[in-house]
Amino acid sequence: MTSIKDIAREAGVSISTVSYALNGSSKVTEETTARILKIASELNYVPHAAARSLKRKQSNIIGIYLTDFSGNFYGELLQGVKEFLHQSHYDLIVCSGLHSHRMIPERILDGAIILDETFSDEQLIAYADQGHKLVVLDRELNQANINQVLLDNKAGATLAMDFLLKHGHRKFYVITGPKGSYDVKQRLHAVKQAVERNPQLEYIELEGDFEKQSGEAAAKQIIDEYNQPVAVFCLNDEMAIGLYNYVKDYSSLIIGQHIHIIGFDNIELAQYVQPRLATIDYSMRKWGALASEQLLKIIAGKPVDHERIYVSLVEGESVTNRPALSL
Amino acid sequence: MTSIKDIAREAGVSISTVSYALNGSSKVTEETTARILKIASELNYVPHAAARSLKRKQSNIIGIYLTDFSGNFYGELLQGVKEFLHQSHYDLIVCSGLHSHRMIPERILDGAIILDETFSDEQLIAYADQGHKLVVLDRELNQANINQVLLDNKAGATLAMDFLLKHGHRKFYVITGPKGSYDVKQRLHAVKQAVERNPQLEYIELEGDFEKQSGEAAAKQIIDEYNQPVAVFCLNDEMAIGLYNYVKDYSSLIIGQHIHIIGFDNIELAQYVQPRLATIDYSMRKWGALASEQLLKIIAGKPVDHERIYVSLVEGESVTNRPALSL
DNA sequence: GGAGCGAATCGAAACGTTTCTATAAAACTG
DNA sequence: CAGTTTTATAGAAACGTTTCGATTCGCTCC
Repeated sequence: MTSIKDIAREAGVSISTVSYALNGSSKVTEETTARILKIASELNYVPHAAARSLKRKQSNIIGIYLTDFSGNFYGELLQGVKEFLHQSHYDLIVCSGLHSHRMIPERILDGAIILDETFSDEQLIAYADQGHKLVVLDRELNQANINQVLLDNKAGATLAMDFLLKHGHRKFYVITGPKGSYDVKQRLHAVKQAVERNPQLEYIELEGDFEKQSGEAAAKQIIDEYNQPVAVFCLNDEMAIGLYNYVKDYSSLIIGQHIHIIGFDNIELAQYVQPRLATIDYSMRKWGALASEQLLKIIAGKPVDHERIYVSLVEGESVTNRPALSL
Repeated sequence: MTSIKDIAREAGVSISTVSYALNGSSKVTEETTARILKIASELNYVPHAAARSLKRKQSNIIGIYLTDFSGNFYGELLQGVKEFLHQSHYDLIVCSGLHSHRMIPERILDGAIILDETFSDEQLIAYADQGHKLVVLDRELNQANINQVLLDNKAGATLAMDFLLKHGHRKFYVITGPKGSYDVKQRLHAVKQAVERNPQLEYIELEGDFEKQSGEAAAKQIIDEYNQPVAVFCLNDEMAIGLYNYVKDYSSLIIGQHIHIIGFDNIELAQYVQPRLATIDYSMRKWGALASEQLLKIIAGKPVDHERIYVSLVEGESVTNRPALSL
């Protein structure tokens, strides 16, 4: 592996001269620079990242942490981040798994975007206190040195509730997500507020975990208890799909007729299932872009505001008017 | 940021002693070790990755390169890699983008898994020659120091052709993928062989790029030319979905009746579209696990064989018997 | 009780860069 | 042309580790 030293020897100059030349400093003559560059390329020289970041105290790498890679959920988000970062001199890497948390304190990353419940709030605050640059997407920390780009979960859940109401639904289930999740809390909160505003509303909470399979489990219970048309608000689309699967495979109930379903996230699949899943949409791409923009600002030491991503309703035939008379 | 030096000062020992203690060397007394460990944790010490890998000449990070993050294609693969690597002391990061190629020669990674057409064969061979550890998933390099885990593309395409044949289809389209792609070449080759074996077969090649949108473009042409039931072999599912969308939205032709479609990959969506897409399945998870296993072996300097991933047919109602009489 | 030994610890070099300061030569001054 | 400034290059320290080869110390042994 060739180093700056080899180039220096070959060119008959000192290593400092080589370093200056490689970094395009005007201190070195054009000829010398040219000669050094030529030799460097002949020797296939590539700087050693570790050595460089040891000295420079930065790596030019930023990381994004996701709970897991599966699901079709993250593609757009990553695309947004990647596109934004492309204009900068930062490289993006995607990290997942408890193990890889280490890259933050070990200073492999110049900054990180966190959408990963496996970090605890305390952990993140501690990292930030030690000077690591973070943007969080899945929690509200209100910590001076951490930035956050949040989804307008409340608005989304409210849209969903209004949509159910508008179609005459009064009795409904909510399939929740991971207990600790900020998004879940926010969405649930909005549901409760809607119920307070409309006392004729009545709902049952079923515990889910944002995975398809927990939608299936909920479906089982809903079918067991079924005696009249009901609505279901799934706190994410993935579980709604699970619900679809189970209802279709193990019951004669019809979605959009006996069971009315609305989800959250507008994942790609939502438009392919039959009937089209009603859901809440937001631009994941924009979310990613905004998050990376914030992160770069933080790294550069600029002041930033907390941002919020707006949401909208996507109508779907999975929710229709409830027949005036039930049973 | 606290370093080994701070600990040494605090503990009143030399930095070498601290280093030994932190690395659990038996050279240091248990008491001293305990004292040092305590101080280290009080000071929130975390080793500086760059310094360490500079000295150790390894980073304990392995990377996987993907052409892009979008699409639902990679989730399972990544899961497989992640699961396998979890037992090791290596961390996984996902990289994408021309820019991030640099991490290989810059020695940020101890090894890489490549499923990314944006690398050229020459580039990869050059890297391998310089001693970087690589496993490639999307090409056949037959280079002593690069390993590969390949899909049995030919078997897959042959299965698909047989399936069409069995249902009486004689005239069909093939929607191809990116020109340079190894997978595409292999799949196309198998198609040609099938045609040679069955001279009554006849096909038209349409160029695609593995993206949904190119399936739509192909659909347009197929519909324009339509005069009797045809079959279409899409070289991946993503394009098949595009084909579905266009046919449903802009024609009155029925999939599985006028247009018979088979794909490749068995992505999650394939089971949700109506009618279910016939396709070729293989275990992405296993692919990922095998690739990482190979990579770790290479890194450890052990000999490895090239492996192959087997495929199977998934029947779907997107292909049915061709009516005996056409038009 | 000094030689020899093993155990615990230390000092220093090294990894590959960057960058500050020093030095020598060249280019200006008046 | 002696004195000063500028320019090109060299030397060396530093970044935070690891690790090799000392050094010190308390023992045992004859």
